[in-house]
Amino acid sequence: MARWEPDARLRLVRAAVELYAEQGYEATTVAQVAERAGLTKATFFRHFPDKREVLFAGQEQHATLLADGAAAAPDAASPLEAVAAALDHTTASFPPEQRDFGPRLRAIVGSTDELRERAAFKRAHLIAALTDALHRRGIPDPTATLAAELGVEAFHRAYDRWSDGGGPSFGDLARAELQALHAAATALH
Amino acid sequence: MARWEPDARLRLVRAAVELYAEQGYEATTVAQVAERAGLTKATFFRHFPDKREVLFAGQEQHATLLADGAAAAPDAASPLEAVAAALDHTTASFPPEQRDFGPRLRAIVGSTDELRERAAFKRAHLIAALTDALHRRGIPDPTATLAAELGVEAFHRAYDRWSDGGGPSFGDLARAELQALHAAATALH
DNA sequence: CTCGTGATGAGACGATGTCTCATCACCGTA
DNA sequence: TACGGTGATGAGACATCGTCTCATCACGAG
Repeated sequence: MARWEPDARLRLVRAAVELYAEQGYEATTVAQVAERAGLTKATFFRHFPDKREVLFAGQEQHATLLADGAAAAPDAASPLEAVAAALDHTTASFPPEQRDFGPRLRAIVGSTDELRERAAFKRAHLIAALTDALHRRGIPDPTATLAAELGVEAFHRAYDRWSDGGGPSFGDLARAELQALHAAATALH
Repeated sequence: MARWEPDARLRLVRAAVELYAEQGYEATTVAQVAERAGLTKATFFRHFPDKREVLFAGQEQHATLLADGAAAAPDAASPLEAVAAALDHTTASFPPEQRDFGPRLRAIVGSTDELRERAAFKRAHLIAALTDALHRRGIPDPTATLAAELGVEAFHRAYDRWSDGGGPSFGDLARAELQALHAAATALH
């Protein structure tokens, strides 16, 4: 047994999701979240920089996975192929047993501008990380930025569809979304 | 003469830009901004919902202008032509005498995640407004979203170039950026 | 057993943002 | 002129956020 009850961080995330869903994000204080997790306000802020981040911290690794996946693509891969490789590389983060987490989080985040704002920031962070990885492959702007935006758009669309239905795996959905977006992009006029 | 010193809102914006630039955004309190504007903290929050918005409130009309411009495009206009019309419709907001405002704002916003976050939110708002206007034209997804993202990307790139150099007008730059982005998008593979 | 380490608790603190009540200048109307 | 309505502002209390410092306590190494 550990010195203290283990998984303090995970307990805080669970308590936050529960309380934000039960009584609303704004009506919930950090002290309440900490209390439900059996901790105090000070400890909450040791694990998360602010009240919002407790819902988004898990998405940090997505940026790393996308960048690593793009970097690991074959040298001969085109920009879009590198983006596809980046999406593939995140598939392991979406096991079937976590499908119900997405909609719950989406309902909370969508309830307040304060959280939508953080979501937009995280999205921009993903695009920046992927763009940077493509730059390292020698892909110039604006091609790198466009490919990255397409990839992150596909990522989110795939995540939404994966969360909702019980159908294809995340990897299959992401690939399909990227292809659909690419087709629509080349058909733009 | 008005009842009180006029232009309280504008005075607050000016005071905020000055102080945020002089001593940093985080080191500046709302009370300081209000004091420099000859007002009090309470009045600051009557004009702006929070400490950040004083830097971004002026961008609210851009969303309206983009949406109106897209809506006013000819019925026969393609998605990208509607986006071009939307960009054209914002040109009047960028008179030559305001060119120096952009870089100053950019330096402040770029200095803190808190402000970058708001900027990302505003960008998402622009995309959403433009996407919605394209939907009203009967353009389906994902074409509408892609065209809107391209348009907003062109908008920001044009604004950056317009702020920096003393060259072409904003309208010319926006048109050129949109064309360049479209060319890169159709060449994606 | 003792000491170091690291997570946590306790609580003070400044700042943000909200709220209520008072003030005060102007305006319309009698 | 007098009077009441209106709307922007001032004053200040208030809850909460987020930071900081110091104390506590469990464990592991020596």
